[in-house]
Amino acid sequence: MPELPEVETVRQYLLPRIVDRRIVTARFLDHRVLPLMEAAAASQILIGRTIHDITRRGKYLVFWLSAQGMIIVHLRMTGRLFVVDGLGPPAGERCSAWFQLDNGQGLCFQDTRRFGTIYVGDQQLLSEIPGLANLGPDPTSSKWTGSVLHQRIHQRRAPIKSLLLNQTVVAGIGNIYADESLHCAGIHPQRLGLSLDAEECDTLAQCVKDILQSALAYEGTTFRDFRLGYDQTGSFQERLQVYGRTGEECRHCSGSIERISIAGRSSHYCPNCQPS
DNA sequence: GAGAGCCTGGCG
DNA sequence: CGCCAGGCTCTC
Repeated sequence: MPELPEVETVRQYLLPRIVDRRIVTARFLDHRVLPLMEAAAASQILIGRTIHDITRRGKYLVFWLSAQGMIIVHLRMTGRLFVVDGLGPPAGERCSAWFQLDNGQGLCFQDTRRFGTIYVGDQQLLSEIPGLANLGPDPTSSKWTGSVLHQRIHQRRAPIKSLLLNQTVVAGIGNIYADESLHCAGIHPQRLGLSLDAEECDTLAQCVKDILQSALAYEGTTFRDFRLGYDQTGSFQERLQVYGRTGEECRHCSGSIERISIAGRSSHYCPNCQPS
């Protein structure tokens, strides 16, 4: 569900609410959320630690705790994190994990489809989680340029859409912002990586940067049941050019937005603005 | 590369 | 009822 702008919005929501708070207890109510560890062992590590900071790498949230402790969260498709008053999960909210804080509030991890994951340990986690250790450059950083993109895809036969979704190529892009970035750059999603020249890579890298930055400014994209924090929603959905607009008019050329499947993911594009 | 699988829920 | 879903991993 959440891509880089949504995960970053969640980080900015959480930070002032839990920084300097101490974890009193940690409860894992669904064992699937903790793939690498028993709930009791994870709780044991967390009890009594203070949350010093939250950072983000791609779509991962990294909680830095006292005494080298660390929690890493991946929301996958439907994960949510929110802080509420109480000494346990609120009635009516199915929390897969609950972190009781020392101010009478708690942090709930909620996840309808249960794909989300929480890792608990020390700073070794950063290199132990394969998906995290092998992430490509973050498009919000200075390491993301057209020449870096070109160098990473110029020998790849995969469609550019798949390469943008590949987190080892670039971190943080998902299905919505891959489609929006390709439309911005005027590049057909099925173009092979090796077919993009240096100039197209410059354009695409800049589009990725601009789209993500704009989406973050609008606090992400919200539809279906996604919420940032407890009940807040983003508004970038009003600015989507192609995603979810199958059959509608392209805002640039008045052509009709088409939808195809690439590597099992729906892909939306304007055949006129993005010729093959 | 493409497809299945992991899960649950909303929508037509 | 079937289809779809903002992610990722594993197999053919």
